[in-house]
Amino acid sequence: MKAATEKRNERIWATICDIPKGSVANYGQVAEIAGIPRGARQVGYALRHLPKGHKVPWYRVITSSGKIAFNSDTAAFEEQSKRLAREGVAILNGRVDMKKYRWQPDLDELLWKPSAAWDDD
DNA sequence: CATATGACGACAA
DNA sequence: ATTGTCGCCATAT
Repeated sequence: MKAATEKRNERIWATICDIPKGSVANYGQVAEIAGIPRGARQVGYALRHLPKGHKVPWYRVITSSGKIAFNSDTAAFEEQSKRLAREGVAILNGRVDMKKYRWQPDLDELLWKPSAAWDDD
C-alpha cells in the first residue's frame, strides 16, 4: 500500500473519530473535513480497509440521504443500526433523522485539531 | 493505457 | 419517494 494512501486513510479515520457520540455524519462531510473534497468514495474505501484492532466509530458514517450504506439484508446493516440505537440515534426504516442527528462541527472543534483540516504535509 | 468497481453524491424524470 | 444517470476518485486487473 502506498504511503500517501495510508496517510489519507488515517486522516479519514481521525475525522470519523471526531464525530461525537449520538451524532452522525455523511461520507462527503467526512471527506471534506479530512481535506479531501469530493472524496466520499475514498471514505468508503478507508472504512473498508479499517485495521483489525481499530476503535473507529464507523457506524456513525451514513450516506447523504440519511440512509445506512449497507443493504438492509446484511449483517453489517443490523450491527450498524444496533450500535447507533444504543447511542440514542433513532433508526426508522434504515434511516436516521439527519436534521436531528447530523454532526455540525463548530469552529472551535475544527481549530481544536487543525491537522485534519489543513495538514498538507 | 483502458476498464471495471465501489460502505458516495447530486439531480432529473 | 423511487429509479436511473452521470460525475467523482483511488484501486484493481
